[in-house]
Amino acid sequence: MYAVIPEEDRNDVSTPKRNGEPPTKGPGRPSLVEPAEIVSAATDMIERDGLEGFSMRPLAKQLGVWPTTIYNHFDGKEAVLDEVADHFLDSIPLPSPDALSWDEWLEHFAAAVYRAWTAHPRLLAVVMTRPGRGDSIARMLDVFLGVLRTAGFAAEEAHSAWHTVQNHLFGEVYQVAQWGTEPKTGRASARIGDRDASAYPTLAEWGHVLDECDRTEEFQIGMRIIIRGLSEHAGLAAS
Amino acid sequence: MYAVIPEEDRNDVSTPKRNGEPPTKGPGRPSLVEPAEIVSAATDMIERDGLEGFSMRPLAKQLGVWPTTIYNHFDGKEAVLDEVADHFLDSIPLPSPDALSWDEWLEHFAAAVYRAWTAHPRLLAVVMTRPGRGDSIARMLDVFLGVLRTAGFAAEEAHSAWHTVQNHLFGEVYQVAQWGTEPKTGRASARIGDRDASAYPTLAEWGHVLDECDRTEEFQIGMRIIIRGLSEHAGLAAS
DNA sequence: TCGTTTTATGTACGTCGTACACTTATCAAG
DNA sequence: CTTGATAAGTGTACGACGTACATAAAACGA
Repeated sequence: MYAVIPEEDRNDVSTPKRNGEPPTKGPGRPSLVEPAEIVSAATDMIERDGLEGFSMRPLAKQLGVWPTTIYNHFDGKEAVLDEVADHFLDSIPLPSPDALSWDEWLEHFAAAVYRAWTAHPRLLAVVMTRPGRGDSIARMLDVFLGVLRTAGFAAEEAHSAWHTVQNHLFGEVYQVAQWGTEPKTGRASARIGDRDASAYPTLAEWGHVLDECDRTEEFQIGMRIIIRGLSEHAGLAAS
Repeated sequence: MYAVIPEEDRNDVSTPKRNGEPPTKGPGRPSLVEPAEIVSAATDMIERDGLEGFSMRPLAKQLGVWPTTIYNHFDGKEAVLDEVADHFLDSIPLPSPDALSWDEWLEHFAAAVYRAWTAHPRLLAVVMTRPGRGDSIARMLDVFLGVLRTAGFAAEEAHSAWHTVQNHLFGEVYQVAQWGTEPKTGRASARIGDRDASAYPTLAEWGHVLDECDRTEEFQIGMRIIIRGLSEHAGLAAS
């Protein structure tokens, strides 16, 4: 790949990157760009061109800096994207647990996250291409478990609930990130209902329902199905 | 990007690529590589090195051909990956609908897909990065709807069931594709339970359950929760 | 004023996908 | 046996990409 530096010559890294932390006051040349500016510009570019079309050189040009300058603030492209994802996740408001039954809160919670995520499918692609960025998810998880706990769920039951709801969210939202909210407009498959009736008998009969559905509505129906199942699973009535 | 050819000079493409179809007999120089060989070699390389590390030059070298030779058989890298994904999806065996109640079949179906997908997380990454490859998914969908139809589901109910099950599958499997089956070994977050108790009170108390869970088991529990919800939703008893 | 420290500049390397011009091998018709 | 059409392979080349690395510049404390 690149020139390999022998282990013994690799003296301890002089200036560890701060990866998104604002620059500390002290000696040294002042920054032309703050890390926050970089993240903000990157976010804008991704929202405009998508994750595929995002690269360091245009980002630097946008900021009026040389490409390698960014490497003084971040460990590389992935580190920038990490920060973009974190900022996005942290910006999502969660419903307050007060004055809501557990099942109502669950429905509001899922709807809130779904809305925020599907409103920014290109940012979502960033989130989904990097493994659970600790604190951003932890924040949601903590509130989630708290609500179910006070409702009387056992630890294992609440845990299963999280898994199921999380999967429902990720699964739905993944498809939105891939195909957009328009029903079935991927480059590969046109309409699902338009299939050979001999090869796919049931599809030919019922496929049109899939082609015409409203994703958001379907997501909510799915959530209610899950909530009903959870209610049975935990032996707790839903309101 | 590349030199733009004016519309009027772009005469109709002489030899449209067949993108995976075996070469037809006729005039012309014989192929050194069959499309199937290319797909197979690509699959092997991706299973070994992951989607990130896959590129055309090593693939060509593996086949003993020049990189651009592959472009005689496929429209480009993406077309090769499309075929890899299709081959993988088509190889998954689905449980027979006979002699199983709808809820049993649903559980077997989900388990079969889950098992096949999580057994090849790197191939899964290929599947998940390209929009619904028509026929491969259609095959599953047709069987799925057929089972629920004969069980007495209405079209809309069966449709909601597909959405919910599909999301559960995609959601779970997406995380496996990202993080592997080991619990929470992403490069970012270590253990979920090891959090500041003041910032995340419920997490500190219950987080260890998440860290120690068995994903496969959790997936099954989630499926049973969904099936229970579906049973209520459709007004049909589960066995 | 002089080091020290942090950042910015500029160059350069290796890799990628693939367009394009060419050569080469096969078949069918004359 | 030619001869042309056709389909495949070869080799070069281009413009991106991420980023290592050497150097220069700007701020601070002593």
